[in-house]
Amino acid sequence: MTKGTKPARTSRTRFDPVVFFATVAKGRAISKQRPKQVIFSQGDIADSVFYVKKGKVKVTVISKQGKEAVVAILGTGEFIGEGCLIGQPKRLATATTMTECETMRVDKAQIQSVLQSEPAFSKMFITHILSRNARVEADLVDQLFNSTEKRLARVLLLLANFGKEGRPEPVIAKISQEMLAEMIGTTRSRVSHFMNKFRQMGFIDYKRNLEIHSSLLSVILNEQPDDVRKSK
Amino acid sequence: MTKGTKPARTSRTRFDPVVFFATVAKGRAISKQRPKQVIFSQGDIADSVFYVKKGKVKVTVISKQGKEAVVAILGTGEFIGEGCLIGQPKRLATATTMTECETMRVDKAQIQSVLQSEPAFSKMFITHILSRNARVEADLVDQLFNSTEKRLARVLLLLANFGKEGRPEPVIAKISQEMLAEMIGTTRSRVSHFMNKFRQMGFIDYKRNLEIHSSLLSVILNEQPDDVRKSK
DNA sequence: CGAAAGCTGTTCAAAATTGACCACTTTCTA
DNA sequence: TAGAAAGTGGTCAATTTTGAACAGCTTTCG
Repeated sequence: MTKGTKPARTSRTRFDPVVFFATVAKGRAISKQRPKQVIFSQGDIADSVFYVKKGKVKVTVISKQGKEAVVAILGTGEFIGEGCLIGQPKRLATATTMTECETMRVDKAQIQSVLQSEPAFSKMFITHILSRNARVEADLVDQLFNSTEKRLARVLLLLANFGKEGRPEPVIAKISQEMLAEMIGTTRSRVSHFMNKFRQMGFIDYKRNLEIHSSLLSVILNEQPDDVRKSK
Repeated sequence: MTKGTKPARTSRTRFDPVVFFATVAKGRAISKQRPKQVIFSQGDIADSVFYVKKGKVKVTVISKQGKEAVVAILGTGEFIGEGCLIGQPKRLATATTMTECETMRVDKAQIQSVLQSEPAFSKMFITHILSRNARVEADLVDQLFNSTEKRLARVLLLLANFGKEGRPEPVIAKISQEMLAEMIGTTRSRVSHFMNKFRQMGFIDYKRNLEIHSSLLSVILNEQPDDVRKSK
């Protein structure tokens, strides 16, 4: 991913915020974090945006009743906390690293001025937000129509990188059923139930590692006859 | 860069896309629609963005199983179909007018070039997408942790404009239980059930018109005796 | 006017989901 | 290193939600 040197000409050129911000004097700070560190917490003053240079970060919200929900999982090259740019005074969610991470904090004022003065950055930023938007909308639609079973199959496939460029990574880093439940908005017992079902049907495997087979796709694609195995 | 004339100075200045696009020669078209007209359909080629000059538009998605879900309801001053800007080749949703509307269609290429050349427009556009993002995220969170009853109360309050600047409009335009069900992802029988409950409790009224009282807020705000401090 | 189409209120069995509980494993610590 | 604490996975009864009726009202329109 090391940006070349002479590009930046073509309109399709990747614009690297790190390189760019590195040329700016103030209002930014790069730092490294270990897994499970909190980048910002729900309720904090929202006066900056973070850029994920490397790693995975989860964004969660805690309800008044104390339930937790995973709103998004962001990776390399994505922004977090953009809400502050439309005047949200406080963080509405908590951002926590899931892996080793390298993040860059940029002051709200700083990013605003760059958005103003740098069309290339502005363009990249718009692309990023629109993508994010599309993803959240997809999650919402998923939530509105699909059963818990399909939602679970979907996040598992997404975690395994199905649909992305590179060959899918069939083995997923350790992830608890608890967290899966938070991601799809259900209870852990429901997750346990379907994980078993998937395993019995040979769609996934897990003992030590979690392996996702492409056959899991059938859960999402297939409609009707659930064949034989009736659960419950 | 033929900016207006003297405005555009203050950073908070309202930027009016209609006025702006009016100065541009090609790639735009304004039209008026009556209620229930389709602006674009799921599956159409996505090569333009629409700006709602006036009226309300609903954005819906139809699943493979034929179920319909309302993803968003957009109003005056908002954009629809921005997905095309990140390369979505086809419309993922259907946009339908709910009231008399006036909309402006702008070619993808056109809007892209303006985004490039006009920082003021670009800024306004970013603000719009970020707001949209925040709203969809709020919907997702709502869906992830609230019960059907609370979700229904929430959309009713939103429809009544609670939370917006002006005094809320307690009377809501006719809206069927069917559509409410699609908005919160449940069945009509459930909506009917809760609407009755709300009515019996005096939170809403409806015979001819639907009136929302502020007391409905209690459905969302009240928890049980929350003396129970949940600790983690 | 009268038929047809749309809504809404209700009911009910079937299906999905929750919440609490038990068992087992890993991690921490006295 | 034993024991406690925390994290995980599986099970089940109780509860909630769905989906598919059906009947009573309005609205629409020929």
